[in-house]
Amino acid sequence: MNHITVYDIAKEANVSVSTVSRVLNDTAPVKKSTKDKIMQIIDKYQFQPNALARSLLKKETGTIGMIMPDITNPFFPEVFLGAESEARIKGYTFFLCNTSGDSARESEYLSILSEKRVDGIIFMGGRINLARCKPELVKEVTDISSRIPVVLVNGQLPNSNIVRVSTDEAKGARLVTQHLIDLGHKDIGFIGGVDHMSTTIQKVKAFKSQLEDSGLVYQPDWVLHGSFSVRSGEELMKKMIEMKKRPTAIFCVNDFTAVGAIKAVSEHGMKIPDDFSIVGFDDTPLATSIIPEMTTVSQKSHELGKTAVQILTKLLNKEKVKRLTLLEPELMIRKSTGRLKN
Amino acid sequence: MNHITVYDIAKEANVSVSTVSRVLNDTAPVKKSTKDKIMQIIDKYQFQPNALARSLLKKETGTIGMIMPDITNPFFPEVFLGAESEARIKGYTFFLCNTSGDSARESEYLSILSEKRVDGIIFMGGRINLARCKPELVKEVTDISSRIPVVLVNGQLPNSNIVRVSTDEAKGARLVTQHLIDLGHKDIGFIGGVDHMSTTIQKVKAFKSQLEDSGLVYQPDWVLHGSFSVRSGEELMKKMIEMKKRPTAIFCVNDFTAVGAIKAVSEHGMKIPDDFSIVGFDDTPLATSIIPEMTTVSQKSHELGKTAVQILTKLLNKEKVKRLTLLEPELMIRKSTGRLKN
DNA sequence: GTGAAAGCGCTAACAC
DNA sequence: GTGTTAGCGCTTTCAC
Repeated sequence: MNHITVYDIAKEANVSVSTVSRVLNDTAPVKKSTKDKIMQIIDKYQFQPNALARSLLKKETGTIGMIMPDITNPFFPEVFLGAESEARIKGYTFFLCNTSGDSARESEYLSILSEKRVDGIIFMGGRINLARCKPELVKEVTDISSRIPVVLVNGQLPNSNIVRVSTDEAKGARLVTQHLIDLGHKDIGFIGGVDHMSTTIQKVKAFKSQLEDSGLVYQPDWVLHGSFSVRSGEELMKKMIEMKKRPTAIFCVNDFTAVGAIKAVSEHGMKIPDDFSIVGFDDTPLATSIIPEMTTVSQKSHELGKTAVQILTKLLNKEKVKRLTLLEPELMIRKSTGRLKN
Repeated sequence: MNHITVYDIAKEANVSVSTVSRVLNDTAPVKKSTKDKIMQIIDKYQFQPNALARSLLKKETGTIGMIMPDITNPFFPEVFLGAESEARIKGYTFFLCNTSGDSARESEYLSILSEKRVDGIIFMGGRINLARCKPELVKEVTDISSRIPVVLVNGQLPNSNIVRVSTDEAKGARLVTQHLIDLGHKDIGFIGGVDHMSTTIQKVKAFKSQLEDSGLVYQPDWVLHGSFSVRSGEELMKKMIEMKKRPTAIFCVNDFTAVGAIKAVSEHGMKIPDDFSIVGFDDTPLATSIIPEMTTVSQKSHELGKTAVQILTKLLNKEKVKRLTLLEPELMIRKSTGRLKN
């Protein structure tokens, strides 16, 4: 039941532990014959060196902590996948911390990750998307980032110079808005999200400015907030449908809410894109799973994760990195948007 | 940049490290005044004890390794969520290992988890769902399970007595089949999955026996395998539609393939459930996100994860546990199935 | 090419 | 109540 150690191996091979360590790490030449003997004993006992002991000494653990708000939202698993593909070849393993966006839980995990001496932290969601984040919460992260490299994904912390990687969400929002305008829509609404979160605010702001740049009016009544869930999209869309004067196209904060919106439209016996054009955001697998396939904005989720890890490893090698790496979003035009019918 | 240690704290407080350790762990009474002084210094430096050193000594790390085949399939994040909710209160953090069902990657992660001395391993997918798993691959897991508690979720390993927790997939498949029969369907097909994986085989087997128990014929031509993806469901369903004599109801291996099937039907301009009844499996959030909302089988994903952790902690406490814990599946009847029209 | 010994940061006897 | 000390299992000088 108990693990064996380098001492056990050394003893059986009649060598010292340092020699065992040398063959384990190939850190100095060892005579072929002794090396073979040691190898064979290692093999015999399926010896696995204790990574804790090694890490204690080397001050690196080969682990990365990833903090995410909602593993249930397909966007985040996609980011994870991208991150993992890059991290695995570099020898890192992930602690996955799901926070539900709850800052208490974030704090808890931050502290655990720090105690476990992860080599780096990738932070998504929660406090880094708050329009105004409490100074204590900011300080918590900046404190930790003075000891452990932290990369913020799609978010930021005021008055901090923590490294960030983001997709240009404002750009994505402009792409969406212009696409709808190009299709002839003049009455465009926005649904979903939370009005104190940056992911929502940024989009609405870009949406408004793009509208006004085209000489269209931004209609605050047509901007409905709730949350990021399918249910919320469904409810908000119902409200939209029941308005006496209503928009002909809807920009949804994410794919989840867009799915909800599409459901609502269909439940009202109307057709997409004939009666409404609907656009999502994130290009999760969901977007191509439904009918009609959804026009949405790719956030390059995979690349986002991959880039975060690349930046993290640069940080670990004390290389210079940009304060902010911005990825280009891409509009994926599919079947949920169409030319305005008169 | 460098972490401080108990020695630094002890020095500044003019006490010994043991006293610091005592207040840290509340493991023996310490005079109020010294305790306060130490606490204050800990606070001042935001001291975080090094979990590696502690774990090295205590032989427990407070970590669990979770191996899953596809984080992108919503079923697995749901299991994770259930597991995490239970593990978090017990003080465990997760290493998340995504394998793509690739056994080489499983081996790699198994070895990493072992080196990192996780307290337990939850294993899903890959080799534990193979109809015939190579003996080396089995041995790898049984070897590890002699040192670290392992729980298999929805799978098994031949000739091993590793603890398992599963939903009764055969029962779920019978529920589905009977539901379709009750609706008057006599011509029922099955799509998706892989014919050398237990999750598929079990379902088909139960499907067949339930059919025959009702005096209906099992039509091998109407059992089409491929994979577990939306795309696969779509392609297989197309084939099904193009058959000259085709079934009126389809049992899909999981929600993903069911979504694909629904897409295919709709692309052919047909209606669900009027032209086809479609049933999924897993009851992922996807099932209620699409139109029509999908009839499917709940695998109690959340409970599955939670139970796995409960069993793991029992194992860690040397408590007795059942070799196999079976959860009852539940048929979720929604809008994608309907009475057969003549 | 190999061994002895120190030390990573912590906890837990064992003294006092 | 508190200090001293011996490890946990590994890597890494520094000798030889």
